[in-house]
Amino acid sequence: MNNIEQFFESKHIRLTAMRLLIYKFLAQKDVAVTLRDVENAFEKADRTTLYRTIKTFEDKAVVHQIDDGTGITKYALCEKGCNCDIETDLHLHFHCNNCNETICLTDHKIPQIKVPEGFVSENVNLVVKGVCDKCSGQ
Amino acid sequence: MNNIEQFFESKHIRLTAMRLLIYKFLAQKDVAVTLRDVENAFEKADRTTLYRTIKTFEDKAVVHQIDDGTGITKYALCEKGCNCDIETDLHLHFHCNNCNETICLTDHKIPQIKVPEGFVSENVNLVVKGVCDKCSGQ
DNA sequence: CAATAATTGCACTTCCATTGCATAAGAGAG
DNA sequence: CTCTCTTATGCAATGGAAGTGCAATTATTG
Ligand SMILES: [Mn+2]
Ligand SMILES: [Mn+2]
Ligand SMILES: [Zn+2]
Ligand SMILES: [Zn+2]
Repeated sequence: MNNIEQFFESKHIRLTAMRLLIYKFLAQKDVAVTLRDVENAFEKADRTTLYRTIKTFEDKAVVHQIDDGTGITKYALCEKGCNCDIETDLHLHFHCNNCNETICLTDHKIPQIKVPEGFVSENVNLVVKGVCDKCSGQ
Repeated sequence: MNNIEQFFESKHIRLTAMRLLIYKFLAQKDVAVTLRDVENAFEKADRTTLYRTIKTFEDKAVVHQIDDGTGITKYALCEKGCNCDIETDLHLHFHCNNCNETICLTDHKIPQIKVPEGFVSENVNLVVKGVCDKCSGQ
């Protein structure tokens, strides 16, 4: 019984071949991926299965969804010990206007945002757009 | 020649009946609207015309687009003297999880966000979700 | 008025997200 | 191990929003 199996068990997710493959795919990526990316990586598998696998991961707080403003939902693995299941992740996301990739800046927490009297802030989505390190570094 | 005509002229937008109606509709709203909202308000007009009118307004920096994470694009009139034409609006947006409405917090500017070495920040989208004043105030 | 340019309406397309249902695979009881 | 029941997977279809091509209408200009 290895690490990943234990991890799945702790998250109450049954281990299947498909899920393992998709998990490993996500784990190896350092940028957020679209469903399309996953499709391209697993052409033999059905779109719906991939979709529902990601949804399962999301429900169980294995991945979190990212809305970077491109109109296409992206996903990334949650940090170990994140609390995505109880609240939105507090880190910010960076979208590169050049390479069109989106990454989690997990150690850049979202600052406290002041809202007017009467408003209650429950969570915050913060996306910074610009040029990423790979693209800016020539 | 009244105010609105002058305003349209200053923005290099030709005045048409449709545009005037839509402008007035937006001006009277205090929340961001979807294309669907506009459609419902002008059932006799064609969807495409409404769509393109909004797009024209957007191009000419009369309205700005808001991505509040619901997946549906919303629009709101720009403040007088905003600089939406040269950069994204710097104010933050609030989305109410209760009434599902989104409003511009025009006098709440987005704070400076620090990004890691090598990253260049060009603009920022900041959406706060929670309960709005109308919904929280009982 | 005629000629030209911009706006509007209709039909159609594309793309992503989501669901219903049938089948296959897996877990558990006996 | 076998039967039963649950869950996962695959296929087909749907829904909704966004965007485009083109023809018809309306506005502008000379
Ligand atoms: Mn993230
Ligand atoms: Mn705004
Ligand atoms: Zn980049
Ligand atoms: Zn509200």
